[in-house]
Amino acid sequence: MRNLPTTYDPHQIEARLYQKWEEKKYFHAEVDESKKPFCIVMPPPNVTGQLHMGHALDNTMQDILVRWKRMQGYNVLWQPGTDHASIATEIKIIEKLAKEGVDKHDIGREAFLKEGWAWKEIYHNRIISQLKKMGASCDWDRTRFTMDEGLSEAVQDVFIRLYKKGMIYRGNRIINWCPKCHTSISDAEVVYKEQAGHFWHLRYPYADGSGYIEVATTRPETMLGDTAVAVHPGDPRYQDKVGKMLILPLVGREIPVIEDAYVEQEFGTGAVKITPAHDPNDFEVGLRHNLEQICVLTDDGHMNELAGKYAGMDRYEAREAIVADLKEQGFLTRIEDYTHDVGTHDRCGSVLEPMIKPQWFVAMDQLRKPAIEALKKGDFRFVPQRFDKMYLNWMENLHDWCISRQLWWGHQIPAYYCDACGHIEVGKTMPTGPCEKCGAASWHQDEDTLDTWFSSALWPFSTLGWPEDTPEYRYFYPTSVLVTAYDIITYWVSRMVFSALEYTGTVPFKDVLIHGIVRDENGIKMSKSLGNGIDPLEVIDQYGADALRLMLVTGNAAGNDMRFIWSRVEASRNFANKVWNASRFILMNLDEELPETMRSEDLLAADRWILSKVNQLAKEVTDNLDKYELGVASEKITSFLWEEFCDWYIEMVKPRLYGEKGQSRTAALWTLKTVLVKGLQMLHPFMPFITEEIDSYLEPEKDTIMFAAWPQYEESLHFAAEEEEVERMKEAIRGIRNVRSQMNVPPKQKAQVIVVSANEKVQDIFRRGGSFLAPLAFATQVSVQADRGGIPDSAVSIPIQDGTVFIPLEQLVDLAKERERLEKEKARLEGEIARVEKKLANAGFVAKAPAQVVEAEKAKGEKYRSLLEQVNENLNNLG
RNA sequence: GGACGCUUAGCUCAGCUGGGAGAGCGUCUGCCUUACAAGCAGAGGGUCAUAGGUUCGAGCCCUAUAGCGUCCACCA
Repeated sequence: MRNLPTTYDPHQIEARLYQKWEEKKYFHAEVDESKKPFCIVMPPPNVTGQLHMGHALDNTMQDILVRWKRMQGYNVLWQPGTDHASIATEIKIIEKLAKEGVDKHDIGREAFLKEGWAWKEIYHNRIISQLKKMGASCDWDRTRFTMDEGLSEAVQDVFIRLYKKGMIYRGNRIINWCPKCHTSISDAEVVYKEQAGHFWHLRYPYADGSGYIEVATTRPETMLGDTAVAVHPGDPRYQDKVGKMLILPLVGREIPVIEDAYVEQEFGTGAVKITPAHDPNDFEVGLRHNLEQICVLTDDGHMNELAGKYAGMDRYEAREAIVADLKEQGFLTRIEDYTHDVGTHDRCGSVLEPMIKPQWFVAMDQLRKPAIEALKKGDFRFVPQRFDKMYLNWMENLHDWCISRQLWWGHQIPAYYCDACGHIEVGKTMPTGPCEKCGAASWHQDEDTLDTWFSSALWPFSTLGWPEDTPEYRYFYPTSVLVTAYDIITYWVSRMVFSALEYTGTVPFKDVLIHGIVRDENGIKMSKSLGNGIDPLEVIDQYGADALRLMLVTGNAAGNDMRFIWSRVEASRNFANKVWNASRFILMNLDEELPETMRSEDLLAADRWILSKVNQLAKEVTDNLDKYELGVASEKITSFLWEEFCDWYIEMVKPRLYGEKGQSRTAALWTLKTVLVKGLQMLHPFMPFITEEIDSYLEPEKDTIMFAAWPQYEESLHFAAEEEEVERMKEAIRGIRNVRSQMNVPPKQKAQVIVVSANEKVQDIFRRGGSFLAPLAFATQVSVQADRGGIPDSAVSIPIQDGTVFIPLEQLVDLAKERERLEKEKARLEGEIARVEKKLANAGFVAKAPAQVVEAEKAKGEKYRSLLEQVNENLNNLG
């Protein structure tokens, strides 16, 4: 029989096995109507760089689910791919070009896109190779990219479809403008940051010379674009002023005082300057009152020609100059310190400017309703459920979605303008005929591209071939689970839902498993700028992918953030090593042919005990996985293998292995192998490499453990009596070890004899377990008898239920100390008994608690009374 | 301003539909026992944030409070 090397080296194993899996196409899924489908689409990583710890967590969770379902016999497709990430990637490419001294406008759109594809090639491949290193069992043959031909077609299709339904429109509305990136962005991409600023109180004189009205602003430079001052309707302070004209300082333009309910009477002076072109609220007010929209800023955040003497200044420079001038001319009454939230761009951090621009929008009114209903009806669900609120809150408050971006890297909008009259045609290709409005025949395509989320919203079905009615789409869609972090629910999950409902008529997935963010050891979010990120590959290099995977998943609850702690990776690595060595030990002893199956009558109690335990484990772990409790599941598997299997069962069985060949030895070997294989199978989704490697030695006849049938609970493998027996033995052994440790008896000084005195039943148990009781209790010999005959009164006693274990250690033991120990034990037991009796005397408890709880309590009472009896007897014998 | 989450052992965190508080790491004591010192055996350590309530019974359910954190929001 081959055996494992003496040291566990993940490196050479992982690379080799992954290559094998890939070559054998184990991850590849084909439509097969005879099997049940299970499909996960991978949240496509951005091709902006490399994977971080969050991706490692996300993909580990997916891989666990996918491998588990594969073993359960599902036809599993894990659909991988990457996202072009329009603006994020465009920024990267611009940065790269800048290093080469090149501006994107110098090389033009076509050359820039070439750069983009070259970039994509590098990073896409790097990401895929990282995923492979983590052990991800994706169907790489189906790898997609959001700007693939097929996916681009899906994007066009959707755009055209929505446009025709009037749900996509082009409008001149106020949007968030990034003066650095020179593009519009959606509301979702705005990050509000608190900033220390000022509140400038200005007074605007009435045109008739009858004094001033005072307004306050945080952005004084926008006053150049003011077209009104608004007060709350019916505000007594201003009632007689409404309708009067004001002279806008520095500019000299006359603007009216108007009434609008948007103004909060109590806030500030109750009068607000209105700048429709540079504030979203003012924009709305402007529409209501038909105000002029005066844009005073350029696209790069400077003052434009309408800003008079300030034209050409940077917005902040202009702010200072304007404040200085206002002050000098007596229009500035006071300056207050004021911290307020400023909208910044999530990608570049620049302070955004609201601007009025012609942009494309998706009208949300019709889309949002079904998306809200779908969750409420239970067509899909979040795990954990609390994320419902995040989703619903966002959906309910959603504004129309600005989808056009003034970028090059992305899907160019399939809209064409008549060169002559500007008439818009939307379609897959440039119109060839004359314009229906003016008859001219030359066209140009819209320069803008689409928001990156517009295409990722289609990901669950576009990757499966939609809008074509492909077999994959019909079979695998809607997908089973989506696994993602909570910070992406609004950006992505919600948009997939409303998109899927609108285009495919169904939810895109049934369950959304949400996880948290991986933070650093100090609980701080990992980020590039802080330099506190940990590269998953570095961890894999040091400890192996299996250790990383196990660490990421163990002891974590869905939706909660976690910290990355090196000592936890080490602990996982140690576990891997434990499993490795236990397997090595078993293989080392596997020197005989084992039968396929064994009858339980031919097994010993210990064998049946561990078989029963692993059987129970299968039930619990399956149940946990069904509920997406990955952390609980992994904890149960690891503690079973380490504690029950390694620390107890293997130790119990050693005497039988070292003894004569025969049925007992065969039974032990058979049980060792059987239980280990089941354990490895359950561990496989979590630690695919080490389990596959070990299994290839244990079951060389099998190609892989990947498709082994997931262990299932079987009633015939439930051995209640043996479980109880072995637990009694374990308790006795723990008691003996404990006492020896307290008595400072080193294992070297083995007690010659351990005597068990007990009733018939217990004698029987200990006789049968005799082979392992002695070594585990560090004894050389164990005898079992009905009475205390021949046991010196001074022997150390360990009470067990219905009996006592004696260690004759007279020369070693201080009698007074032993008495003290027993008295302490007696007191403890009496306390327990009192507690149980009190509980059982409580009529409410007995009447209302479930019968089994009451029974369990009674059993405990009996046990304690039996133990107390033993203690008392031993105390008496001490004299 | 809303909403949500967290507060459990020295540290980091689990704890399922309410039924005598758990893990890993760290600490202490023994052990190189022929699978594993990345190990083995044992020990110590918690009025489960606070105050009420529901219940026979609360870490878990309800209410309030405090501290920390996150998300959302147009208060100029």
